[in-house]
Amino acid sequence: MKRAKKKIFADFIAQRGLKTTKQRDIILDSFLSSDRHLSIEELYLKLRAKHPNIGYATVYRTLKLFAEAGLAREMQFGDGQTRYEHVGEGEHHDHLVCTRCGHIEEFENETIEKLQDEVANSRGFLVERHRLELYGLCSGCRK
Amino acid sequence: MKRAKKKIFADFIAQRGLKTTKQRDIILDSFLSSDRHLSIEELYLKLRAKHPNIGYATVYRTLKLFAEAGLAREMQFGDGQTRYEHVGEGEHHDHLVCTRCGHIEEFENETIEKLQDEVANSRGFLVERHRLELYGLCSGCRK
DNA sequence: AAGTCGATGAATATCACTTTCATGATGGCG
DNA sequence: CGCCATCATGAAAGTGATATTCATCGACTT
Repeated sequence: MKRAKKKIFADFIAQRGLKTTKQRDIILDSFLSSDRHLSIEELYLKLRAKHPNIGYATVYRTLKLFAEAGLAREMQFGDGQTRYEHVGEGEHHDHLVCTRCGHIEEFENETIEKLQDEVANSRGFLVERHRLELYGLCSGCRK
Repeated sequence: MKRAKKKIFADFIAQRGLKTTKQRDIILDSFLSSDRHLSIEELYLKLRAKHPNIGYATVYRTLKLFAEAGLAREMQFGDGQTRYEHVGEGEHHDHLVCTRCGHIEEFENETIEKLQDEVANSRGFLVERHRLELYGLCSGCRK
């Protein structure tokens, strides 16, 4: 699966006439083996540990590229940082966000999705995407 | 209702030992007779038309004050600006956001709320608040 | 191997707030 | 009514995160 995503990115790069670089390889590797909701800063710091000469701007630009390639999605959880979430094939999910420890869980609910479409239809809206986040305390922090 | 909200704010001001000022009166008036999802910038520009000497910082601080007083709520719709939404008594609603014209509509759906709680419970989460936004084209922009 | 054009990193710019600071008002008190 | 301790205001400066610039570097075609 990691292999498949690398292929997707390689194809994207080729198709756009862009170039393969050491940095892009390293960043993609690191991204693919990371937490599913990483901020630019977090990924940058993680990378710096092993590759002290990778610049913040490169991480920033590469993450944007991942989003364009369909490998990642930009998300905001209200902590002032944009986070990049991994994107699988056609998959969608919503989030549970712990307001105490910052932990983020994912969930899916077919029924909720259906109801959303109903609401939109009744208003003449054509929904392209949605976001649903539940903020509160995770099981660990409730103690 | 506008009268009631002014009363709420007056009480809030008094209770905190703050002061009534011309600016606060003007800003509250303008806020109450505005679109329900105004950004600081938008309200500031609207105000400048009639009151050229009101500063951005004052609008900013006053809006924060409205939020503390329970008259407004800060919201993010992904356009990079914080918007202040009017808050009624204990009311809650979600949003339909048009990605083309920026139009924002509100809706409520009891069943969706219930399903959200079920999902959270099954994960051991205690939900404090949530956000649900449907992004797409409004009826006007679909043509 | 050489040239062309995208990629990189450091530095700088932007953007939307957020805070500071000198000056102006408000409202409790005598 | 006038004082004056405090809070409020507006202009300007500060922040934090993101976005862009620019000189230089490195891929990939020929």
